[in-house]
Amino acid sequence: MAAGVKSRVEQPELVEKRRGQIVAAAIELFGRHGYHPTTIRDIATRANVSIGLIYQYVEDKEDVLYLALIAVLDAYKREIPTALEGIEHPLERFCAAARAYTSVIDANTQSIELAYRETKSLRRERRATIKQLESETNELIAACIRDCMAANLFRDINVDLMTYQIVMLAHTWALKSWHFGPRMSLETYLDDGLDILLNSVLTPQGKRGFQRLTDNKRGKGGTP
Amino acid sequence: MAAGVKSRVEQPELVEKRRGQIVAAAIELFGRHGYHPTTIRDIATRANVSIGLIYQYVEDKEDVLYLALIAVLDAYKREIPTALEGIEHPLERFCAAARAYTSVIDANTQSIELAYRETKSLRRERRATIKQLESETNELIAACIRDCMAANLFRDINVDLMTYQIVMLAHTWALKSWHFGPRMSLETYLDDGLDILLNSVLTPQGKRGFQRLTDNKRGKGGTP
DNA sequence: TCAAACTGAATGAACGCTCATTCATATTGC
DNA sequence: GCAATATGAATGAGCGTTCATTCAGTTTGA
Repeated sequence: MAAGVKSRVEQPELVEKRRGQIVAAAIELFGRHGYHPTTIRDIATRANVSIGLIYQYVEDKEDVLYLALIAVLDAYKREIPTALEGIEHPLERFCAAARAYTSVIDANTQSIELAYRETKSLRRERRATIKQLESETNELIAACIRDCMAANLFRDINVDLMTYQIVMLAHTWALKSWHFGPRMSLETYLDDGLDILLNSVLTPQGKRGFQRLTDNKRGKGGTP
Repeated sequence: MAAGVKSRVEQPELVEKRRGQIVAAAIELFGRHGYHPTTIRDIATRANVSIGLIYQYVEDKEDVLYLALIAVLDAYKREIPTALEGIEHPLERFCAAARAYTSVIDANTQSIELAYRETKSLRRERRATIKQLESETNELIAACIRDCMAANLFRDINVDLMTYQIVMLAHTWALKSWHFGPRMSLETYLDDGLDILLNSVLTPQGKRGFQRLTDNKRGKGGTP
């Protein structure tokens, strides 16, 4: 996770704690004002530490951005598998994954905006790591799609493209929140969005399965 | 278009010419390195003018960013109606609009990235103008969708969401070009993307129309 | 047990450098 | 010749980064 960011302080727990403070402050400030306009001073103040302390845990400002972006992407990679635990049916797993992904995005709108704005401010090698992380998260969703295809619930489609449709549906909620925020709830947004995407993809068998899912949800579980 | 950016130079043609030079250089440099790391010096050098000259046509650096973003968005608003000229059938118009929009994006990948990265660097009031412009462009696509619904080619769907699905399909081609670029052509990307989006939205009547469209295209026009 | 010695985390004033911006001067076009 | 344009050296505010110093806590030694 630290991924090659050097610290002058030895104690690992302390490093984790301090970097946690610094990164939390940085995400907040980078997210609100952007990377370049935010000063190390700002971060130090918000994190309740001194300027010098930051440089004990990090080599330069870019390190802070890198740690911030990694923290965000790691959250996604942790949340989705948790949301899928115990769910067996491929279609349910797919929907749960989409829902989990969108929830994390919704809870961290600023972070997603940050990622889109500032990933390019990293040096090439680190940008590659970030893209790698993004791909790994996407793979969690791609796997669900492949399972649905294997179970004949989805027709034969371009998995890569379908994955990104889901990913971008979620990202769009954050990127265009100024548009959708005042117009609809996250619930409606996701339901309508999945409706558009799924209807073209579900096999007849898949449609029956999906029907059952949404019915259960609407009826709050159980057949009367 | 100048939209409240003050110039010390009087002659309108000269202002347009000089600003054209400056903005073209700025789009290139902001797109490659970002707004903050690009210096006025860089822009002046690339535009083959002096530093001081820039300040004859613009009040500050933010003005340059604003003009750059407006130039980009204005291009979209001009291209789409041109692409739709003379096309009557609603489904054809919809596809032409999507195709035109994606083409402009493809030809200006950097500009779209710039818009996503730097719109927040503008002061609130100007950000609002940019959003307004984006909405106006989207409206061109939304109108096509509404026409398709009126002609019973699309089922009754959330127009707003469907519009953004198209818009984001196009944006994604630019935003995730590092992913899709090496994997498929723009043609394939758009065809597969539209396939996923349209299949859930077309009515039976619409499907027949769409079939005819793609057949014509594959057969390079005309029935033998 | 306690104080002397040591350790290394934490501090923030100071440094050097990078720009956005200005303005005195030069050039151009009429 | 004069007003409008163009130039780029000069300015100075603001920033990332450094480092001499402080100080809380730990170890040592008797």
